[in-house]
Amino acid sequence: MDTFVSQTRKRYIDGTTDEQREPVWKKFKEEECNQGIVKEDVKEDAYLTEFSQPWQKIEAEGLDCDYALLFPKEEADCLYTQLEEEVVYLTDKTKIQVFGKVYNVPRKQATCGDAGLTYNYSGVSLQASPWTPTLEYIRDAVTKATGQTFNFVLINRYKDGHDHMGEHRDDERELDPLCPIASVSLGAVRDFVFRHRESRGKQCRRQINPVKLELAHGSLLLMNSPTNTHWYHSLPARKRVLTPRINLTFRRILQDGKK
DNA sequence: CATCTGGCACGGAC
DNA sequence: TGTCCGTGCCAGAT
Repeated sequence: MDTFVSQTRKRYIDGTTDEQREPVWKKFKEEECNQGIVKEDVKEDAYLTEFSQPWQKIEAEGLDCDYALLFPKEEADCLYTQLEEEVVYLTDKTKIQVFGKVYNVPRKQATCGDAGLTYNYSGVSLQASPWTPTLEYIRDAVTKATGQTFNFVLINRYKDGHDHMGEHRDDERELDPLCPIASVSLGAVRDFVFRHRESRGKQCRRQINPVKLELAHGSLLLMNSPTNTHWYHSLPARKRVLTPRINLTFRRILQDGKK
C-alpha cells in the first residue's frame, strides 16, 4: 500500500503549498495560548489521498514545525502492535543525572540506527541497535512524506499518563542542527508543549506564549531549524491518560561529532 | 530530558 | 446558585 508519494514540496490541508500559504492557527486555550495548535477535527481519510499531504504549519518567533497525520488509524494500529512485539527497550537501568542526583528516566527508551552510531545526551551514551523491519518501514514513509533522510531513531515508550519527559532542547553536538527532527506518535494522544527559551523563569526577559499541541495516533511532527535552538519542548504528565504511547524521533547524526 | 512542593483553577457534590 | 473540597496542572527550587 504505497499511500505516500515522493514529493518534497509539502501540501497543506487547504491545498496550498509553502510558497502560497498563511499560517493556519487554532487556539488551544483562548486566554493562555494564542499561538498555533493542531486541533482540527480532521477526517483523516479525506486528506490522505495519493497526491496530497495534509500538512499544517505551526509557526511562532523562531519556531517552525509541520504537522500531519501520516498513517490512517488502521495502519497506525498495526504499526503500534508490531512495535510492541519488535522493539527491545533498554532495561530500567536507564539513569539520568539532574542537579547532582541520579534518576531512572520516567519512560522506556530504545535506540536504533545505522551500524556504529552512538547518541549521547545528559551524560548517557546510547548505542544504536540495528533497524527493525517496522522501524525501516516507518522511516521510509517519513522520508517519502518529507524528502528528508535519517540514520537514527530514538524510541520513547510512555506506558500511561504518569510517564513523561521534562522540558529540554535537542542540542546535542552530534545532531545536524539544520536537519529537522521527525517525531512519529503511535498510541495514546498526548499533549506536547513548546516554550521559548527567553520566556522561562520568574523574571524572564520576554513574555512569549507557549505553543501547545496534541499529538495524535499516527501523526508526524516535523521540527525544522531553528526551532530547537530557541524553544524547549516537553511531554507533560497527564493523569487521565491510561494507555501507552510510543514516540519515534528520527534524526540525522553526524558521524564524528563535528559541528 | 529529574522530583518535590505550594498555589491555583476547575468541577462535582450538596 | 454558592461554597467546600478533591484533583490535577504548573511554576519554581533544587
